[in-house]
Formats: sequence, structure tokens, C-alpha cells
Amino acid sequence: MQEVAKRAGVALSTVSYALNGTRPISDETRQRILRAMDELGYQPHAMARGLASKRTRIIALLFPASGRGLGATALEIVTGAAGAARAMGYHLVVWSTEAHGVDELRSLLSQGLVDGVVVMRVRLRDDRIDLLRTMDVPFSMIGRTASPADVNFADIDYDQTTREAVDYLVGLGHRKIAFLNHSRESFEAGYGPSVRAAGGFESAVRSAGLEPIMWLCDDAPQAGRQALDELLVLHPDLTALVAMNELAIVGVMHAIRERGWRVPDDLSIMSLVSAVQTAEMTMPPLTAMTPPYDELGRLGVDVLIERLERQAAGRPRPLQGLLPCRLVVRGSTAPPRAATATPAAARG
Amino acid sequence: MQEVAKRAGVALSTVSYALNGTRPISDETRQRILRAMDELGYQPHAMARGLASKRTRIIALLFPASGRGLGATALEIVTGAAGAARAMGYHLVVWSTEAHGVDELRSLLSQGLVDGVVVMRVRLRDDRIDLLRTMDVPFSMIGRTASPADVNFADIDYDQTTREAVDYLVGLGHRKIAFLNHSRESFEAGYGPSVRAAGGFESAVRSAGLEPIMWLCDDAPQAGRQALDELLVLHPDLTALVAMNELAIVGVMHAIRERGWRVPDDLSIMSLVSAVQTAEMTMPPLTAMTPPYDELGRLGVDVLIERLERQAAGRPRPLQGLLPCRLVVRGSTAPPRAATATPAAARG
DNA sequence: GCGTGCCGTCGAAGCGCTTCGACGGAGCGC
DNA sequence: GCGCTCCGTCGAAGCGCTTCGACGGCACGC
Repeated sequence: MQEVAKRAGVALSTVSYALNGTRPISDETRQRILRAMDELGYQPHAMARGLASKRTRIIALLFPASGRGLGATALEIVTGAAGAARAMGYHLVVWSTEAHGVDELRSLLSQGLVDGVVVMRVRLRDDRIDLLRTMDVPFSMIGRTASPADVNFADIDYDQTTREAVDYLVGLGHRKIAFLNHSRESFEAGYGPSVRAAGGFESAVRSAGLEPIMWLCDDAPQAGRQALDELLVLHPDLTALVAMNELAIVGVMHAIRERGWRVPDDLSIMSLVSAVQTAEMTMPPLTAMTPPYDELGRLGVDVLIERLERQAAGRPRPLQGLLPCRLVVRGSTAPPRAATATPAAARG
Repeated sequence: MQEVAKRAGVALSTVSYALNGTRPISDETRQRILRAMDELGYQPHAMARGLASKRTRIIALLFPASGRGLGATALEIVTGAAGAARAMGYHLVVWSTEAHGVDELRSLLSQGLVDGVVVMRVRLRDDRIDLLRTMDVPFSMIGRTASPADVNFADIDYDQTTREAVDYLVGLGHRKIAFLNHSRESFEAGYGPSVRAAGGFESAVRSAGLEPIMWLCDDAPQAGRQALDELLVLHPDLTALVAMNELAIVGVMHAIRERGWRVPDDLSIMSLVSAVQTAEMTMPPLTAMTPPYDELGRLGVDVLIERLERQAAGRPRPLQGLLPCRLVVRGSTAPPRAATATPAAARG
């Protein structure tokens, strides 16, 4: 940097101002400096900047250590987040806490390595969020807690998504639609997607003048088979299933085939919040509401950096982005067999 | 840190030595210092350390920007890598290059933010590796180039993996086994897994006294269906398929069902290098050689840090780890129908 | 014509740590 | 018993940048 300054015939500090725009610099001087930087192939030293400015331009992405159920999903978020961070001149470090829990997070944070944190897989009630609050570390969430009033977050718009899913099925002529959710444990533990999708489904179905049916089901094919059997006992006139449980869907489809039924002719299946990869791993491929996971990651980073750079003093109001899933019609949905007739009670 | 020193009654530098073990410190002094740190809840400032020591304790994970085909896979690698890094006191930043390519990587590297780089999804011939070499940045690879002689890497042991897969099928009684690979483009572009698995399969099959059959196939269900049809024309006595192409497998299974055949009774299918998530997304679930992806990520980081900390001067010899996939038997494999009889030429 | 402001630039003082050279004291050999 | 060595500790000099206060020069107004 010394050399750049010398070559451009200015003081060291002037180079710094030109770089950061901290103080006004005449256009001509800036040009000289930029040229010098270019010729010397100079790149500012990240750590030195960080130390001097107390702004590291590094943010952390907190994600749950493994655990099934994420997968392709989570990767897309990471990719999106990394891209967004880089586009804004930040670096993204990944911290997969949960192994050692909150204590480790605390020590990580107090190393002063990061300016802020993006928290993935937020639970409605979340220790990590509490910690970030008390340590006064800027953060944003992908997903959200029960009361995210004053925090920046990015989440899927479950209301909109479930509504679109239900509307699509209703539009095809379905009148009896069940919602196959995640497991009871995850629902009762307050897993956001599970809870919010359930709420969205209920209100969407009701506003279509229908009766909501929800079923909690473990994330496993076997559980899905059983769930279908039980559902059909209670509701033999079921013609469509909305499911946010990909592994269960596999079982459901198997069970359907064993009955000699076919998807989508005898039962339409719609996968909620389902990544492309998994939706195409079945036969027929699943009509699905596909979440824009990379967008979600991107947005999570964006709102954090927004908070970091512009909301530094006086929090005007939080940025909260809800992204709807995109409907991708594949082969698992169709009008019900007796779309025009009355719902066939004479079935099963 | 000043305060810690004061409280422990020693000089600032002594605290530093106690922390890093750079110079011998009497046990008693160290204890005093550690206690003081504890009481004050002190955590060394990462950036300051990095600036002063020129060792940032940050490493970068270079991974391919999106692109289908990774997915759950890649996430596990990231998770494993992040865990390993943290366990060794490092931070992991993710850089998804390829968007802007090598130039961006160069500028990223010259920021001096990272001590070294783990490169994912290495191609047999890889620009990024060349750059790292010329810039003399320590790195390790997950996967490997064509001639990885002097570099630390972690990769799947394709020889061992394909051998186990073939042996298992041969053990069941199969005598006519085909290998369904990735697309021709990826094979000819020198995508390591594709090339190495092909080699491994060929030698494994030959050493079992059988004739190798390989088929290149785009990563799509439709391509899989077609591939199966073509294969069966050429080899009507085929009884087993080893596939490293999950999307194609979906199509294959569909095609089989349409013929009125069943998996595994009429054709055994074995998925190579297949994540648990996808292996369980089919009916029946796939018998698969499952790669220890998190181990792979972990190992990639380990060998990099090894290189960083111990091979600093005089490279003794590279650490190169090959991890075999683990055989998980599920429902897609069985003895061939006519295991004891001669291969049925009178079929399909 | 000289004071007043403001714009653009400069020099220097850190940011919180590591590391180097130096130094005092204890233990050893002759 | 004296000198020498080695061990454990100290003080100070940076690491490469940001940022603060200061300052020179210009345009403007009275």
C-alpha cells in the first residue's frame, strides 16, 4: 500500500480514503491511485483492514450439524449465501454448531472474527438467537422465531405457498385434500416450517370452503405407508394429498401402487417445499412447490449486511423477506377421477 | 490480554507464549495465566493474531457454484470439513468460484485471508490447481487431478468401491453386469469419479472372469430409460446393473416396471457412490455403495492442516487418503432368477 | 485585499496480537 | 567457587491497514 501511495504520489492515508470512500477524494487523484493499484496488482490485506477498522467483512453462517432432512436443500442455501456475501465484498465462514452448543458459539463470537451472523434452521424458540441478542451481535435469520418482530430475516412464505398448492388442487377439482406433515415431535418442538405450513394449509383450505385434514408423520417411507392407510380409513373419499415430508411420500406412493391405484389418477400428490433433486427422484416425478433456496440464502445475507452497513445506529425497521415457493407441475397431480361427479363415496 | 497479563502478574508477551506454546513456560505461570483468562472470559482476537503472526487460521473451501448433481453430497462434505476445521482451531470460509473463475480466485487469495485452500470437485485437469501451484498457496484436494503426486488429497477409493460392488453382485450369482456411468461429456471432460469408477469397474469385472460392459448416460430419468432399453438389446442376458448416476436409475427402474419386470428379481441394481438420502428415495430403496462424505470433508481439511503445520518446510511426502464407500444392502439387489441355471438367453 | 469556509490531502497514532533480542537467575562442570 | 549455559520472562518493535486532527490552498464575500 505504501508502494501504491508512492507510485501515485500521494500519502498512504489518501490511498485508504480512495479505497473506502471515507473522505472525499478528487476524481483525478482517485484515478491515479486506482491505476497504481492496478499496475502493482495490489490487493488490500483483509486482516489488517479488519484489525484497524474493527469491521472484518466476514460473516458467519450458522447451520445445524448434519441431521437428516436437510441435504440438497441446505447446500443451496449455503451456495446462495456464499454468492451473496462475495458479491457484497464479504466472506462467509460456516459454523456448524449444535454439537457443542451455545457455549461454543459464544466463544466463537468473542473471537471477534465476524461482523454478524446468519442463522439457519431457526426454531420458533432458539437458544442461539437468545445468545446473539444478549451479546448484541448483529444477525439475521433464515426461517424465524415465534416473535421475530425486530429482527431481519428471510423465510419461505408458507401462507402463500400452501395457498397456491391448495388452490392448484382445488382448481383441478379436488374437494377432499389432506396435509401430510412432518413428525409429531418436530411439530410440537415448534419446527417453524411444520407449524407454519400447517397453519397456512388450514386457512387456505377453509377459505376454499373445504375441511382441513392434517396428519403428522415420521420422516420415513414406512411411516408414510401407514399414514396413507390410516388416512384412507378415515377419509375414503380423499383425492389429493399435500405433503411436506419427502420420505413419507415415497412410502405413500408405494402404498398406492400396492393397492393397485395409480398416481395421479387415483390420488394426486403435491410435495410442499421440495427441492428439485428429490422431486425428480420418484415415479412419477412430483408436482411440487419448490422453494427458492438459493434466493433464501442470498436474502438472508443481504438483510444481514443491510443491517450491518445501514442500520448501524437507530434501527429504522427490520427487513423481513418472505419468498413464496414456485409451483412446478410434474406428473403427480391430475384432476380427480370423478371431478365432475359427486365425490365418490363408493371407493376403497 | 493486557488485563490478563496484569491479573496473572506477568508480561503481555508471556501470556502470548502461554497461549501458543511458542516458548517454554513454567507450569505454574501457565496455570496462573489460564486462570486469569478464564476469570476474565478472555478470548484472543482472531484478526489481531492473524495480522501479527501471518497465520490466519482460516482456510477456504473451494466448491463449484451450484450445478446439479451435487446436492446432499456436497453438503455433507462441507459439514465434515467445517467440523474438522473447528476441531483444529481453524475457521472455514466457503468460496464458490467458477462463476468468475480463476481471476476471482486469484484476487481472493491475494487478500491474504486464508492460510490454505481445500479444493472440492477437482477435475483431472484443473485451472484452480494450476493457480494455487503458481501462487504457492498451500492446498489439498477432495478428489484429485490426473497426477496428484506431490499434493495432499482425500478421495474416494474407486477401485476398492467398484470391486466391492462387483464382488457383491458376483457373490449373489450375477454373471452379466453392466456399469451405467455419468454422461459422455463429463466422462470425456475427465470428471474424476466417472473416469476412475469406469476403470475400477473394468478391472474388477475382468478379475472376476467376466466381460465389462459400460454405458454412458446423461443424468436424467429419461436417459436412464433409454439406456436400459439399449443395454437389453445388446445384452439380453443382463442380470445386474451397477450405476453411478442416480437420476438415470430412476428412469431405469421405471423402464423395468413398464416391462412388467421387478427390481430386484429380474434385475439387480446397485448404486455407486450414492448418498443415503437418494438411495432411500426409490422403491425399492437402493442397495448402494455409500461414500463417507463427511469423512471425506474432514480428511480434506486434516491433510491441509497437516501440510500447513508440519510440512511447512521440506515436504516429506504428501498425505493421500483414499476412503472406500460402505456397502449398504437395501432392496434393489438379489440373486439372479436363474442363478444356478445357465444365463437365460430366452428372455425379454 | 484579507478573512472565512470548505475541500482534499497529509502525518501519526493506534487496532491486539506475535516475536525478537535481551536479561536475570538457577544449575552445572571443573 | 567462578564462569557458562540454559530456562523462563520481559519490553518493544512491528504486522498493514484505518482514522483523527491538522493544514494548505482555493473560491467567495464584504
